[in-house]
Amino acid sequence: MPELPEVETLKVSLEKELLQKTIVNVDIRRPKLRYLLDHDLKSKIIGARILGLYRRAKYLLLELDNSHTVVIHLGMTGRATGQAENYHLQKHDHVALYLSGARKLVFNDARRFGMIYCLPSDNLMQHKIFASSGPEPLEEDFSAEYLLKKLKNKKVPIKTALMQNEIVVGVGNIYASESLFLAKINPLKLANSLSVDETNRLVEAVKKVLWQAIKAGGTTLKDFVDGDNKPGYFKQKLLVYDREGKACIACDSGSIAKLRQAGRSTFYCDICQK
DNA sequence: CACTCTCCCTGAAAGC
DNA sequence: TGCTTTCAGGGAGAGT
Repeated sequence: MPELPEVETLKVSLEKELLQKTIVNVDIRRPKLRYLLDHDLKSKIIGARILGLYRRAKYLLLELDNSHTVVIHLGMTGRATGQAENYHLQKHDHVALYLSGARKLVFNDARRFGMIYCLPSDNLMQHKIFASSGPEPLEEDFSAEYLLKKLKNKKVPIKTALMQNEIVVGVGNIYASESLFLAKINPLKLANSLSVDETNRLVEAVKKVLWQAIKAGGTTLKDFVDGDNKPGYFKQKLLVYDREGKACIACDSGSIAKLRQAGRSTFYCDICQK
């Protein structure tokens, strides 16, 4: 389940594989992922060299030397791995980029929630998939001051607000629960009712959880592997997510509860999180 | 405008 | 054992 730390891990692991390589051919075995791929995707990227590798929110960006950027979102089950040239495509390998140096980048996605775009690099952040995105959680502009202001008119539960991309990008369902637990804030509490102190704690908790997950190479629940096909090691560090009915790690007396908010599972300890 | 719900998709796990 | 049902969730669009 790739969230921000997983995409960041992937980006770093793919740098050696991709930077300065030329895309010599493209194999599209299944053109419909979440959306139908651009009909001219091939012609836009064949022959181009990869100049830079970046991440924005949960999107991986491959900047090409022809003023286009390939934008990849892994959805729920997507993987992007570097393989040898003679690697035989397997089930759910939907797109392969053949690269100079006898390598290929293979995009595999069982559930096809992923997306691949090729967009003009100029004003990329003005494109609709990025235009209304909030700050990166690990950047300085995601601060308590910012968040307090942003939540002032939000009448939704804080858990729901944390997952809205216009407030902050890249905090998915797992890390939203984890962050609120660390900050000792009840996920049902309305976003506009957080105190200054709570907002401070929450911003710190989000940054801490994401940093730790990046350091561990991402969380692997079921599917995530990085560009070298290695799983992440953060799962054993999850404190509340997927621990319904188990003892709370912090207070020992309670057990982790599960509820549904805006169609998503939330895990929390109602003794620790007030 | 603010918010919630539904859909897309496959495979693992639970239920019968 | 084997079939059917449920659940997982990011983001877009429809619905309230």
